[in-house]
Amino acid sequence: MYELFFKKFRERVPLSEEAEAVIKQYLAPKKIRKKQYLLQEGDVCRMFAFVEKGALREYSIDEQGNERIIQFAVEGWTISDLYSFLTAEPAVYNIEALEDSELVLINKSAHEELLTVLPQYETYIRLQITGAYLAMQRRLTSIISATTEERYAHFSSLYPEIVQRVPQHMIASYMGLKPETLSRARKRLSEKK
Amino acid sequence: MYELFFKKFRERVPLSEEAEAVIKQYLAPKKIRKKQYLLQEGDVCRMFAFVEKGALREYSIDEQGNERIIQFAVEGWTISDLYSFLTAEPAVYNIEALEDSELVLINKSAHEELLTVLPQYETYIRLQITGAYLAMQRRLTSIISATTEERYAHFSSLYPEIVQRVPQHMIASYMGLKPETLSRARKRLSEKK
DNA sequence: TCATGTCATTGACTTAAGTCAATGGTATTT
DNA sequence: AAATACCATTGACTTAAGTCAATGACATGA
Repeated sequence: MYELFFKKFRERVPLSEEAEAVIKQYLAPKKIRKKQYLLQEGDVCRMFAFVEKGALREYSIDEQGNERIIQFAVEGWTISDLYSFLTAEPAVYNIEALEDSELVLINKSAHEELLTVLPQYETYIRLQITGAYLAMQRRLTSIISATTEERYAHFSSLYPEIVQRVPQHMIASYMGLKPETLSRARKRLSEKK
Repeated sequence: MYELFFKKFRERVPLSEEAEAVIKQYLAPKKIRKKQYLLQEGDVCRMFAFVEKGALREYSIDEQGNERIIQFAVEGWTISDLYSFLTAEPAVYNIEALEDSELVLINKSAHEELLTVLPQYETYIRLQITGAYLAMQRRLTSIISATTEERYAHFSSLYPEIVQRVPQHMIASYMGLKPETLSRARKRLSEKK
């Protein structure tokens, strides 16, 4: 159990058998079925979730009732409403399973204890959030400076598995576009080459 | 010296006199004049910089030669090309002083030593990057879901001192807009109320 | 003081994305 | 197998942002 979680952990921070055993005590497995929610807007986000298997999306609803996807997560990724998790304010995001999924949960008290108990865990978290920051910075840069066609081409070369597994209108939502606009951008791309 | 730096540090992590003295050994002060560069595209970013006084901008140049501002930094903020700093790849960003400024620099070896020597420093860095991540997430959300007028109103209420100190066309660049477009959005805002 | 550079605004026009509606395909359910 | 829901595409039209050019206000420096 937790194979992928520890594989990814060790890629960031070396871990003795003993340290791994300590961490295991704080983890909780969870299975969730397609279309079920791990978090709903208004609830406090009490955990973050590592994806061992499956796919999820995190989204908010804007004033006009449009869904805005802010993140996908597939195998090996972590998903949470970090702001709600850290502040215990009500979540503004929903997290929904797009496929039947297997998760590893770390709740708030486990997180806090691990931070004090195990220096490697703090290092892991620091590197994890740093990676997320850099990925989001790339996303922001591409929104601001690239054309829609370039952005889609870039997205599908970076995350081909997401393009395979997720409906196109959700990718449009992630890109901040209407489904029609993404459809036309794809058409122009396919005509070009 | 370093008053604001330690004030901000202590707001995140408590610090004994001794620990403060340790950190001080790794810091380097630097004064930089308006229009001078702290970092130029193509060079490796060898430090990050805390702003004790003054104002700076970080920007890249896209293929069409447009400047794209990705960050401002005023008193109390930190600025760096984090990717270049961590990987030692050439920087894609330029960092330029918008005013005569006083900085506190932490270079790569100082950073790495502090991480191993002082647990509070790792905690500080973790909290710092977490804050930057959450701020960027808010920025991304507002780009994707708000109108230009709402975004500008939000920006100027969040960062009134930047609106005061920075030319308007740079704020347009930060927002991913042309100066003309921001000018017209401001006009519509002022007519409304 | 005059000249130059920087900057914000405005107008006229173009281009990209959104909106609304219709169509047909595919998967899922009963 | 038929009915239903979900999804991607396309067309016609509207709206928002970009482009290009001109103007006037300052500020800075020779």
